[in-house]
Amino acid sequence: MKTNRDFMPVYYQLADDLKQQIEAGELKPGDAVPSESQLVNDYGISRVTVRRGLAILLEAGLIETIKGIGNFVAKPKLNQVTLTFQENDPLNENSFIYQLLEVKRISADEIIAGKLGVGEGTKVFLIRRLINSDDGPVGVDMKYLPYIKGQPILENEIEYADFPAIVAKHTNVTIHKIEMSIAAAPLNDEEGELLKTLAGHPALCIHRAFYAKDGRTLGFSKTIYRGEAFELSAVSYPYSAKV
Amino acid sequence: MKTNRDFMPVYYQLADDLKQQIEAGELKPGDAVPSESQLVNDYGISRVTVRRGLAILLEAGLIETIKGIGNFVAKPKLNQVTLTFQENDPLNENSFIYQLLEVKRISADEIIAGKLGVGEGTKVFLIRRLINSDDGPVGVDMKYLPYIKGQPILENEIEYADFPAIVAKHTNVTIHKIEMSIAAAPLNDEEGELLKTLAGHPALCIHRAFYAKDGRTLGFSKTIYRGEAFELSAVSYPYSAKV
DNA sequence: CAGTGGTCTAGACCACCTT
DNA sequence: AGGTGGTCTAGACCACTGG
Repeated sequence: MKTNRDFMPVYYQLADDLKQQIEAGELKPGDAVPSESQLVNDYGISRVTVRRGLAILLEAGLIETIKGIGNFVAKPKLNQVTLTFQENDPLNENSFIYQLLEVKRISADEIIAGKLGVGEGTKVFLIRRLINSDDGPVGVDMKYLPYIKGQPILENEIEYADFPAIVAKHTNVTIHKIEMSIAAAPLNDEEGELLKTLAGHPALCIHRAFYAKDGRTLGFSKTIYRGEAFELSAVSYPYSAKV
Repeated sequence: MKTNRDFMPVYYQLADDLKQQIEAGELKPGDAVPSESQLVNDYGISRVTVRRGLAILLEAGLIETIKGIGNFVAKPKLNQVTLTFQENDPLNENSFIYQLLEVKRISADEIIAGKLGVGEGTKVFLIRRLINSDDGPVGVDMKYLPYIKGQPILENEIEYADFPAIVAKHTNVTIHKIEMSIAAAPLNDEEGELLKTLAGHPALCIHRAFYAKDGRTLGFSKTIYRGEAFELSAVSYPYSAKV
């Protein structure tokens, strides 16, 4: 219609058509999207291809699927953007150097226990690392893991694996859900000292929590960066056909 | 093997297998993943199913595809997480109230011109809004749009549409790419005054830029939140089989 | 029961890359 | 030419939902 649609894959054209209808208001939130078999007939294409097109919309959050019933236009999520974070690449390749400060078993205080969903006083692992750039310390990273007997954490893992991988290996369970929050907060005294900055200095504070399918918390981490030394950046291509 | 794999779809099992091999180091970054036809033979499943499994890994960023050559294990992107932002939407529960401060046509200074990819002095739109919660101002939002003749910005749009929607309507072009950065920075004097806080106070600073397929900048925005008043939160389900 | 989406198959043709 | 991934088809069976 407007873009060179004839050079798009069929499944993409279908996705684009439906997207246009949704954005034009012809299909409103809550409305049923034509059923797969209907689209097969309408477009004269196979069901596999129809499903591929719908998968794009599903992933983009434009529609929602209810098994045995149909696909429906989703309520518009303002500013919903799916992004791929590229934490860690200020200079692309040679990113930060992580310096292990300590790995120890501690008794969970109230906050930690709450976050990990264990009783207060339960033994948990704490891994603390300093994050350095060539110009000095830029951040502090604290990771908490439930202590599991017979599954010690190896320094090797800590050095070379990222947190999701450590969590997965340590608990032998698949990560089902990740929650993340990002906020700006002043550095406290200890953090200021570690980062050679004054307390109160603006810092980027990132929390992450990993959950298993049954809801158990598998681990969580708190990472703090000196404000001027680090930024999260992300890129998204809202309509790249990944499928 | 470890989890109840027999109840998983075949394509998911394949993805999980390969993921395990990658995380165990049996397949290292840069290594070729077995070809699709190889996997068809190895697993005794159809190519469609193989491709579906690979699509999961592709989307998760674990592998990369080169047409005509093969799939390869991607370089580990530390802490790469794909998440769906639930930035606050108006009209939804405990969200913020946006107070329009001004809409005006300004001459782009060097920075603005650079960001928008227009000449210095070019006329651009500036939309400035104050973001309020029940407890007072929490943030300031500035949006810049190239000025296009005959496409005035309606207050209606500004009030009710989100930025991607405004951009899309204003420019009549599809948004192809979104860049976003998140950092912590001190409030400057003007921001401090608007937010009834002292300059230097930690603030969350979010930049977003929207691009068309041809590389033109369609708009960009800068949003600043008082650190203690706002946090970005995100949830992701790494292995939801969206495909 | 009929309709829906979820999974899977066994082919096919194409464009691309290497040898 | 032979291998690779990209697209697409025409079936099939299943689990789920509704009337």
